[in-house]
Formats: sequence, C-alpha cells, structure tokens
Amino acid sequence: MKHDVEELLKTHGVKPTPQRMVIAEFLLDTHSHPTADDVFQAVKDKLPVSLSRATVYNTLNALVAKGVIQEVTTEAGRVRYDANMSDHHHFVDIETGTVIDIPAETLNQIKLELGDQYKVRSFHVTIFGEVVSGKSKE
Amino acid sequence: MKHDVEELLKTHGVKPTPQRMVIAEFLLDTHSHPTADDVFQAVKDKLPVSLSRATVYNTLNALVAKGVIQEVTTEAGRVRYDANMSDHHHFVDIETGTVIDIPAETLNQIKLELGDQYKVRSFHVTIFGEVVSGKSKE
DNA sequence: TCTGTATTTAGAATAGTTCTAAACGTGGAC
DNA sequence: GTCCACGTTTAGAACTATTCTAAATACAGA
Ligand SMILES: [Mn+2]
Ligand SMILES: [Mn+2]
Ligand SMILES: [Zn+2]
Ligand SMILES: [Zn+2]
Repeated sequence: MKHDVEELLKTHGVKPTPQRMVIAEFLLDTHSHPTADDVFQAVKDKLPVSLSRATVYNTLNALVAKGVIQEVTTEAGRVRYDANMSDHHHFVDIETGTVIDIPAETLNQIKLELGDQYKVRSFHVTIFGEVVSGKSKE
Repeated sequence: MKHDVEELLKTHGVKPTPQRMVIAEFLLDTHSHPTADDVFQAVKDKLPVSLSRATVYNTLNALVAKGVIQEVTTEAGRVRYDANMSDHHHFVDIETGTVIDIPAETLNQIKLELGDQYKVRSFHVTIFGEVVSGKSKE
C-alpha cells in the first residue's frame, strides 16, 4: 500500500478510527492544501455512516496537535491543511490561489527568483520565536 | 502634526470623513498590528456619534484597497492591519502573539538568526506570484 | 435651498469553527 | 460471552468574524 495510515496514526498516538483513517488518507494523497470543508466534501461519501463536520474538525485538530499534519495560512481567514511535513515553503498562484510546495533547499539563500517556472511577485517571511532581550520598540 | 491624515487619505483617493480619519490616525500611531475589533474598541469613543462595526470594516477594506494599509496574517484565521507600508517582515513572539516589524534589510540573506534580540524558532516564506510554465506537479 | 449621491448605522445574514449533550462502539474486566 | 466505562461520533446549537441590507444621514454642488 502507498500509505500505512493505520500505522502512521498509531505511531503518533491517534487511535485509528474509520473516520480518522479516511481523513488522513485523503490528506496524504493530495497536494492541494484543502480547507476543512474541502476535506468534509471529499470524504463524506467514503464512509458507511453519515459524517459530522464536528468529526472533521476534531480530527484535523487532533492530527495537527499530534504532528501528523500542519495548518497552512496563505490568505486571510482561510485555514488549509497539509500532510507534507517535510521542510518546505509555499508558493501561492495569485491568479488561482493554488498552493504549491517549495522544498526548503530550493530557497537556499532567498532570491527574488525561483527559476523560470514561477514568477515571484512578492514574498513574506513569517518568523516564530521568542523575544530574548528587553529592548522594547513597543 | 505627526500625521497629516486628511492629506494622506486624499492622496490615496479616500474621502476623509471623521470616521475614516480617526481609524487611519489610530493605525498610523500604533505598531500593534490590531484586529478589526481592536480598531473598533480603540476608536469608538473618539467620535461624537456611535460607531458601527460595518463602518470599521468598510474603512479597513477601503484603506487596504487603496494601499494606505495592509492586511497581515500571522495566525490562522486572524486578520490584522498594519499602516507600516515599508518593506518589512514580521516577527511573532510565540509566547504572546505580539507581532513586531522587521525591516527587510535586516534579513538581507535569510539566516536562522536575527541577532541576539530574537530567538528564531521557525520561519515560513509565503511567496505570491504566477505560475509561468505548465509543468504540473498536480 | 434643493437634491443626488456617498456614507454611516443597526441589525440581519453568512461562513467558519467550536461546543454540547446524547448516542454509539469497543476493548478489557470479569 | 457479557458488561461497562470511556473515548468517539453525531446533529444541531452556539459563537465569532465578517459581510450584507435597508433606512437614515451628511453634504457638495446646482
Ligand atoms: Mn494512500
Ligand atoms: Mn498621529
Ligand atoms: Zn505544503
Ligand atoms: Zn508590520
């Protein structure tokens, strides 16, 4: 099999229920960075029972908490989910909103070009960390 | 005066009403990257009339559309507003959520250190542009 | 002054997400 | 094998952020 989803969930401490398996399987099989509703729509008919949105959100939140997937935010107010946990950045096509993975080594020293496949209009570095010294600048 | 808000709005094609002036003034005076509700709370008692949330959203959207301010997204599902239109990135304190401006030249060639004031835990490059060639990777 | 148009307002509507309480399912304890 | 406790799922209510709607208001220009 391409993915041993059951094993993946177990090793991350998530009990592999049918709902969680089918959600994780969908995320592992796509590169589309789907929203919660995208996941719900894609998965709801793959189960013999009706699927609740609450289960989709519970599962996505659990998978994020356990490090199986990550959240990706490319536009204000839309949360997307990503099973690609390798070190990578995101290229957003400003015409379609499509989110494409860019391996970290592709950006070894940030340049304004990414090669000829992508035309960079702008980029934004979001840094997460801690303030060490107390030099307030407000 | 520190800011000629009226002139700023006029030069960007936004008619300077009292509501718009007080909202723009607040944004220009802070480095706190406030949310729409932060703006509403900060500004609502500075006007002789009651202020509607719709006006706050209308104004923020108009100022973004005209390039007077920009939206900043540092955490999933929270839109913040920023009157600093210089070329800069954002440092997010992961303990408090505080958003701090980092001038672009500080990151002349992305390193994992920012100097001793900030300890970088992780960073994410979001790139906006257009796909040129048709080499689909899905 | 009159009037057309832009702006503002309060509240309804919508969208995304979380919460609640009841029903369900299942892996041990016996 | 039966039972039960507990984790999971479900439907729908609740909540939050934002947008929409329709009516009132402001006001620049004729
Ligand atoms: Mn698969
Ligand atoms: Mn000022
Ligand atoms: Zn990705
Ligand atoms: Zn900023």
